[in-house]
Amino acid sequence: MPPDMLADLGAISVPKSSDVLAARLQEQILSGTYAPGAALPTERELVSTTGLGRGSVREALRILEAQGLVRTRAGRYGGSVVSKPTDALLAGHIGLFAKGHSVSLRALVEARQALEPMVAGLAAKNRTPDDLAALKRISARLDAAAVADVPAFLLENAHWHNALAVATRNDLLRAFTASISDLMLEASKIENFASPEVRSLVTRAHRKILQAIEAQDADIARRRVERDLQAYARHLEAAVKAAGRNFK
Amino acid sequence: MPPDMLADLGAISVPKSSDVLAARLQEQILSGTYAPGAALPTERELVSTTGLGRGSVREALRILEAQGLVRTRAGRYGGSVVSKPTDALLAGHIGLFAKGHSVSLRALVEARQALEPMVAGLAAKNRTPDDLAALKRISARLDAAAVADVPAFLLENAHWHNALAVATRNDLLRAFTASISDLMLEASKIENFASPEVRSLVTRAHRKILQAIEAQDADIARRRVERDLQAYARHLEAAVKAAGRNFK
DNA sequence: CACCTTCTATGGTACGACCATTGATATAAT
DNA sequence: ATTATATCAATGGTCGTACCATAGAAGGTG
Repeated sequence: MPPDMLADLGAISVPKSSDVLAARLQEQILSGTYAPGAALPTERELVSTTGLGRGSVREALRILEAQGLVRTRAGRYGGSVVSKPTDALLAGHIGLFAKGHSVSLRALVEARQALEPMVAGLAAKNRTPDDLAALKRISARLDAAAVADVPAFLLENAHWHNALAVATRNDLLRAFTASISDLMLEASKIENFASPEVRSLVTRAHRKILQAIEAQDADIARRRVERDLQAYARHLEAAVKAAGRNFK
Repeated sequence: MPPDMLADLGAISVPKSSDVLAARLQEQILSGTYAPGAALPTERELVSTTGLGRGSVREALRILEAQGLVRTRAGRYGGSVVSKPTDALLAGHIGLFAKGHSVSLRALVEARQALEPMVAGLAAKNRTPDDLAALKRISARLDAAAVADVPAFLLENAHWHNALAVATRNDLLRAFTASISDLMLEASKIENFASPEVRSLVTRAHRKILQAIEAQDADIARRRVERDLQAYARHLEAAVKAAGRNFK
């Protein structure tokens, strides 16, 4: 072997063919070559156009599927169709991140405290009559469950926060809110906060906020949420510490 | 075929074996059966223990890889190792969501307005000396680039926001902030806001905020960020509209 | 017209073979 | 003894083939 004739090369990485194909397809999807709803080439077509094996092609499609960029159906006239990542998928990824990093209940509450005042303000500003009706419907169920049905209460509470976020017309805030609702709902099943006291505090707070949303008063909505969340955070911290657990 | 002897069954979905395996492995990872850093069984072991084909096993691993739960290396003593999803991975997923839903610049700014006051407050409260040093270092580079090097300015600006979020010690807020920084950086390359006027506004704002962070005054930090972001949003909207583009 | 059967392109899955990678280990050179 | 080099072997990476399962369309049947 000719020895020292080598140029000073850096480390060379050899990417997997499935990653390369996934990246190329992703690029084409994002650039509009394949619009949402459009069908990707069939697996066998991709095999012949790329020269890769079918296994590699399928692995690339699994990656795109995990990213929410395609949905695949079997059967004739099936195939991979371009789609937009759903809120639920993103919430799943955020949930995995949070669990992987052992995100604390405190951190969750902080994130909610950051997001929700703005969410409430935008909801007050941008809500439609339908948004308002949905919020009222959920509030009714929330109130009904507050007395005795704690699981239902927690679930409806999550729905309430999500419905508020829907009214913002801000997809990003909506998705972030959904993620936090999921995580807090899950945490609440383990930690058992939501004492009767907290439940009545929450229902009263939601009632007041709903009034501001109905009146489309963004400023009041924002301030109310800010105050209520601070009170909520205090109650929560006390409850968790009383239970001997770590609020961290 | 015997006709009406059938019970009233709902729709039956037949999940893909790769999805089932991915879900099972994910569950085991989250439950701690495989801790971060631990090695998953080899592909061939998974084949023999699950009875699936190697292709299906590999597709499951690609899914887990896309979720950031494993990293796979080739070669002897290689294999799949459990890992925690990185900020960059989550930012990528959030970016795909945002692009897929055509999230507007306005929505991005709203999200930043929601997050950053809380981020600044927490950063003031929780910052370490190292955090402060990092922020000062970035501020210096930001100021230097503000005069003439717009790309560098935009990049350092993103770094600044991220460094602030690091100081919060809140992994979720940090990841959210990183995502928004990415998206705004990308948008700024297309939209060309960041006029000289905006650049000097930003550097001055950051200087004042940095003072509050150094003084560990959460309240002032929060309020300064709130005000500065409102001013920034106004400038941005004006600039974009002046360029004849849609701020939505 | 409504119902049913058939057809067939497509994804789902398995098996086998071989290549590429990579770190440990053994060997050789100094 | 140390360093450099060569070898080894388990593991992921890739391809090819074959066959099954699915699900709409098309056509036939009453």
